[in-house]
Order: sequence, then structure tokens, then C-alpha cells
Amino acid sequence: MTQRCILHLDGDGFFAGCEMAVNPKLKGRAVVVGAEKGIVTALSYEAKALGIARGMATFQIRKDFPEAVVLPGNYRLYRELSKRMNAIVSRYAHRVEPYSIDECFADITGIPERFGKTPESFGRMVQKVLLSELNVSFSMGIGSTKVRAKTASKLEKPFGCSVFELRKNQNSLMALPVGSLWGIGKSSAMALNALGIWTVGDFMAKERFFINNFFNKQVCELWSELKGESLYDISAKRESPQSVSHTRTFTPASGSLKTLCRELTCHAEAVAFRLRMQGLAAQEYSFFVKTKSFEYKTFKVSFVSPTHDDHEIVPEILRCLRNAIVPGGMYRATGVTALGVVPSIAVSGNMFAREVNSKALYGAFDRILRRYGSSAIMLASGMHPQRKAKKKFEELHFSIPCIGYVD
DNA sequence: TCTGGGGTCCTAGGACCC
DNA sequence: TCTGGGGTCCTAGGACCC
Repeated sequence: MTQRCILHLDGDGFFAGCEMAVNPKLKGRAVVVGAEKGIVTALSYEAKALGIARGMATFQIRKDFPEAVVLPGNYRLYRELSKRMNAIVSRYAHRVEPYSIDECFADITGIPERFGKTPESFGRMVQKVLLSELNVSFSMGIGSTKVRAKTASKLEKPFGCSVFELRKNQNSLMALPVGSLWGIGKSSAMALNALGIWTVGDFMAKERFFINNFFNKQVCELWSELKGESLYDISAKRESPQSVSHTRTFTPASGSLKTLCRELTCHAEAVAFRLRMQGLAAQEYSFFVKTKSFEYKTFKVSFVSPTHDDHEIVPEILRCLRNAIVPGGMYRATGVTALGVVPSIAVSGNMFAREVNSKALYGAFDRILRRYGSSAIMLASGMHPQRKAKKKFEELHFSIPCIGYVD
């Protein structure tokens, strides 16, 4: 069997790169994305050079780095450029696997040869096509397995192109910390370090039986792939997600049941909306409240059939919450997750009013949300008390299925 | 750094059955 | 009365990713 040739592509500060691609005035400037969340989610290399890092508060950036451009995320743009990236790579590959919004794997076995190129010069060519057509810079790694390709793509950034198997790259590859490998997190890194394995070189030097003896499946497979034994296929991305969630942290922490109800209602609506938009539904929903000390309390509610109907989901969640929450606790975040997501063909519409055609209702509902934004219309229980007549709030909470509060 | 948000997959251990 | 052992299935939570 011929050796496979896998390419891994990784955007260089992708979100910031996309912003620069559509707004040339930003080129060369310190661009930071994340204004809508209040923390830095992506940044240009110029911003990195200033000492800005992911996770920093954007108000702090504005204060400390007045030269930086702080932008809200434009995810529609990023998704569009991501799609185009995959389409371009598809021209030069047998198969492309989108991995995340700014990454993909591609099987290019035998293709560089057809172009009369080495894998490295072929990679450089694809990279230049991406840059000229999208105006966005990518780094890439090439290797005989996915893990090798993904490891190599980290070697040189931005606009790097590294081949795992090339002799010139061996020293720097072997010196990488073992914790930087794909799939090795804090916990596995500690376990590896405890056995004297600190670098990729240390890891690869171990015998198979040693790794198999001490580590779980994931680490064993990682080791095999690094050694050149190909286990992971290039696969098309799953068409629908397994789960859909919506979560949010609020400051300051709160012990108010009202706040928890409001937050969870909002999350359930957001999840239901996204499910409807994708033609999906779920039979089980989990939700959590996160305490001030970062402990999660999770709960689950089930329905007789898959649903994406706020009016079914919200009351169940709130009922479960009321039974479970002990007074006196302080909470900092909540979230709702739809589990075991399935296509919604079979969803039966049991809306609050049986005579209402739920499909038509939700169609109208979702058009308003799309056009005017997520706060244009909402369940009464999701409203901030200050935004409505306070006196009826408690009664409205569960008993009356109040749809239709339009700003 | 007092720690965001949206996902996937694995695994230990309990429930249940023979 | 207190004694096995082994199998499957399910689930909560952990670990990891971008």
C-alpha cells in the first residue's frame, strides 16, 4: 500500500484575517475580535506582537492599546470564507474534511506528483492560491497521517508549510512539548510527564507495549499515528450535530430564582430556535447551573417525542429547576443543551393552543427573530423583570403560555 | 487570568439480568 | 441466608478540542 499524504490547513488568526480580507485598511494593524463577548477570541499577529492574548478583556485592550482595532465577531463572514477555503482545497485533493471553522484535513495522496511537485512545493502552491483568492493566510502541515499533518502545521506560523517527514524538521518536531499534541490536554500531559515523557521525541521513543500499558485508547492511537501508522480517516463532516447548546455567564453571581428562570428560558429559546433553523429536534434536554465556586449541577428533562417547541421545553426545565434548587446558593452561569438531536420530520406540533398551526406560528416567529434579532420576541418568563409590568410577572411565569412580546 | 461558549468522545461504574 | 460470576446496557462526568 502506498504511503498516504495528508494535508492539514490552519487559518492564521483566522477571524482577524477575515476582517482584514474584507477591509484592507486593517492590514498591518493590531486587529482584535471579540467585542461582542467582551473578551478577545481572535487576534492578528500584529496584536500578538503587542502582547495581546486570547481571553483578555476587550475594555482593557481599548484602554491599554489604543492603537488596536477591536471588532465584534462577524461569524457569517467567517463561515462564508471557511466554505470557500474548503472548496478551493477540494480542487487539489481526493477528499476534504472540514475540521473546524478555520481548519481542514485533505487527502492529497499521489497528487503532488501529478503536478510534478514535492509535497512541500505543492503545499506552497495551494497556500498561495488560498491567499490570492481569499486574501486570507493559512499555515499547513503535511504528513503520512492526520496526527503528523496536524503536528507539522504548528511548526511554523504564520504562512508556514512544514512536512513532518522531512529531515530538516526533525529537531524542532521532536522538541515540541508532549502537551502540545492534538488530544493531549492537561491531565494526559501530567500523566506523561510523571513517566518522564516531556517532549514529542520522548513520546515517540517509547515502545508500543509501554504506551499500551499505561495509557488510554486515545493516547495509544495518537502514538501509533505519530509513528506513521494511519488510523484516522479523512471523513466528510457529519451533516447534523449531536447536541446543540446555549450557555452564558452572568456577573455578578446571583442567588435569585428569577434570574435563573430568566436565563434558562432564554437559553431554551435560543436552542429551540437553532434546532428549528436546522430542521432538527431533540427528545432530551439537559440544563445546568454553575455555582459561584465553579461546580456544575446538571439536570435532564425528557419528552415523549422529539421537540423544538419552547412551550414544551421551557415549563419542564423551570419546573425541574424549582424542585431542585436549594435556597441560598449563588450561581454564575446557566446553560441548556439539546441531546440526541435528530431531524425534525417527525415532530408533532402540540403547541399551547391546539387550534394554532404551530408550523405557521413558528415560521412567523422565526422570521421576526431573523429579521429583528434574538430579543425581538420572547417568552414572558425570559424577560427581564424591569422590561415589563412587574406585578404580573410571577403569575405569568408558568401558568400562562404567553407568546408574543414584541419590542 | 480568579477562569467564555459551543461542541465531541471516552470510560468507570451502576442497574439489571441470567 | 448470604453466596458467585459474568454479561449487557446506560449514564454522568471527565477530558479534550477550537
